[in-house]
Formats: sequence, structure tokens, C-alpha cells
Amino acid sequence: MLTGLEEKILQCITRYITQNGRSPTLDEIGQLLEIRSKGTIHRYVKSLIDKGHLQRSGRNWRGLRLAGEQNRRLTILPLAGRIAAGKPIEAISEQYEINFSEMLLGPGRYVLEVQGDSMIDAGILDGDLVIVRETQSADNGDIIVALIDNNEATLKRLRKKGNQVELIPDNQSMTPMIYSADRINIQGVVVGQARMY
Amino acid sequence: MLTGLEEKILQCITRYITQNGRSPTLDEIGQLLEIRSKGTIHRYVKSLIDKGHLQRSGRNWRGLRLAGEQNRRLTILPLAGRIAAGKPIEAISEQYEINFSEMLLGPGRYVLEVQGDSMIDAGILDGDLVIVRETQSADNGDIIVALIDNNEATLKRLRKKGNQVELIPDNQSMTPMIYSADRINIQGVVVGQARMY
DNA sequence: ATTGAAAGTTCTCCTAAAGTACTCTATTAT
DNA sequence: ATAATAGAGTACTTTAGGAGAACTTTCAAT
Repeated sequence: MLTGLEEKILQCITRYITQNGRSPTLDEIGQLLEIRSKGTIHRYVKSLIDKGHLQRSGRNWRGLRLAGEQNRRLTILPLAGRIAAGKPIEAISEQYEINFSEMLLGPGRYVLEVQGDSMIDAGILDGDLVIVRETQSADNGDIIVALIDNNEATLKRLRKKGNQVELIPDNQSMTPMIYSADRINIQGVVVGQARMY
Repeated sequence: MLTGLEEKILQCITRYITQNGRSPTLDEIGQLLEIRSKGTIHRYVKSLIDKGHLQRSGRNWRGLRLAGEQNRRLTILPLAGRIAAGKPIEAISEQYEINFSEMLLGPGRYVLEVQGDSMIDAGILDGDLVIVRETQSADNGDIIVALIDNNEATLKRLRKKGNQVELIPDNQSMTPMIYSADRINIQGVVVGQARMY
């Protein structure tokens, strides 16, 4: 059972880690909770460690970690369910959480900001971010970052046709472009898309 | 666990490699981070290698490589630039990296999988994920999760009109619905959208 | 092949900041 | 009265971060 202060401190640390990605120092905890004495903070942090709610990794500064179930990967968010027009939120049974790290991490990931509407039918709007995995090869149907004549870069859907390469905009008002394969350099494939409001 | 400087140096190297295609020298890192001592930089680069975040290929100059992707800052990706149809990738000077943590973290975030096409004109497609911030209040124009008559949940754009609430689908083939304010319960506002390929 | 500049490596020394371990005190609930 | 909780403060240890000297290795120009 936690005392009032222990509870406060644990919440404070949890929030800090969630927001800043690293644990606070004792002094920072003190500032947030308006406690002047480092020693006091330390006493309760230690007691939280003893009770198993916190862990200290090595003896580093900012080395506190949440223990137990609270220590979930920060890129994992609870997946509450599906939402649809005119229906209640439907609980999802198979999958309880959604993990963004697969999309965001991995080798050679980078982000491009999309300019223009050429992929609008694929739900990629002007100003959206696309997460790209660096690669030289791609499959038909992939959305790729293509370099044309080592000069122009563009975001298009790929279709290979023998020795030719077709770059297809997902926009009904635009037409596909066909190039000979040697003029096209694949820079990467889109593995994700994101938008922030 | 990385210290502050280790973190900075790793980000610096990541960014440099992304932009220039090769790793920076110790002195260049020092210049970027305003650290005069090569030895200091080397100490931390070495510690990053020991911790598995970096690799040194042979003993070449500029021979640093990124390793151990999982341990990179999870929510920060290098922002390489803008991409548009028919133009080269434009380097972005102001902002070198994109931070997803603000969208993904913070209190009361959860994810919903979208079902249906009611928000298709806003670029939110069937199967997309929306990141929702739990709140009871929202502004006009926000995309919200609304509970109607404590029964049906739906994703719509909000417009308040005096004592009435209008729920507007971003889909030309659907029509807005108008309710009296007491029938609508705001569950949260959409702060982000994501799609994985 | 030689050579000199640039880059990397290995040290030592230093300071500021963070963590730890106490003591002393006050308040409050049992 | 006593034990649990909470806070202040002091002294000490450890770690992070920085400067810089001295050295070795790499690379490119000759």
C-alpha cells in the first residue's frame, strides 16, 4: 500500500517519463511537487523501489524506470476499438494495443512531408507525413519515392511492366507516367503515413 | 539507458548520416554540438558503440554506422524534406526531425480503428487509425468522437450552433446530422491519424 | 614510397550536478 | 504515548560532461 506522498511521487514520475521519455531527477520531482528537500524525495523514491513500483537502472542519473506492467513501450497505445458511423464503439478482442514502433523504427526510416495532391485517392493529403523505408527494390502496387533521371523525386504508386516502369498517381485527374526502367531510381517505399491535427 | 549527451550525439549522427549519406567526424560533431574537445566526443561515441547503438566499420574515417535500431529514440525520426510531384526533394532547413511523441503520448490518448468512409474527404479512410485525446470539450471544426444518446459512437466533424450540435461527415455523399446539445456527449478529439502499409 | 594534414585514440585533470545517507523536527492517526 | 508520515537540511559519494595534451592511424598529394 502506498502512502499519499509515495502515490504522488509515482504519478509524477510516470507522467514525466511519458512526456519527456526519461526519468526526472530528484530535484525536478521536488520542484514539481514543491518539496524543497532532495533527501525527502530520495527516501520515498527508495521506498517505491523497495515496494517494486520503480526500478533503478545502474546508478545513472535519470535512471529510474517504471516496473511491472506500467513499463510498456512508449509507442504502444491502447486500441480502444473500432468506430463507425451510426454504431457504438465495438470492442476489439483480438488486438488490445497498437504498436507504432514497427512502422517508425527499423533500419533506414525517414519522414517526408508530402506536397501536392497526387496521392489524394490513397488518403495521402497535402502536408501529410509519410514514413519511408530506404530500399532500392519495391513491388508492384507499393507507394514509392522515385528518382527520375537522377533529378526529380516524386511519390507515386509503382507498376513494373517488363522493361518499363509506370508511376501511377492516386488521383483521378492525373495520368500515369511511363519510363524506361533505367531512368527510374527507387529511393524507398512508403511504410506508413501520419497526420497531426 | 543513454545519458543526455549520448542521446544528443546519437541524434546528431543520425541526422548527419541521413542528410549527407556518411557519418560525421568527431570534430564535426563537436562543432554541431558546440563541444571543443575531440576527446569528449570520442568518449561518448565509444560508449554508444559499447552500448550497441553505433558501429564502426573498419577503422576508416567517417566509418560510423547506426546499429541497434530498437534503441533509438522511438518517436523521433529524421525529417528528410518535402517531396512533390515533379520536383526534387526539397531540403527542410527549419526542422530537422519530426517528433511523434506529442501526438502519441500525453494523458488520455488512445487509438481507434476507423470503419467506414464517413471521413474520407478528410483523408481518413476505412481501416485507418485515429489517435484520440480524451476530453469532454471540443471546438468547432474539430474531428470528434461523439456519443449520441449514450448509445451510438461516431467520428464526425463538430459544429456547434447555439443549443444545437451539428455532426458533419467529411464525405460529399453523406449529410450532416443535427442534434440538440443534450443528446451529444463528446468523448474525445482526434489529434492524429496514422496508416501502416 | 614518402610525407604531412586530418582523423581517431588514449590519457589525465577538473567542475558541476545528481544521488545517497544521515539527523532533526513537526504533524497526525491510532 | 507512540508509530507512521512528511519535510528540512547537512555532508558525503558518484556520475556526467568538458578541456586538452600526447599519441597513433588513415588518406591523399606528391
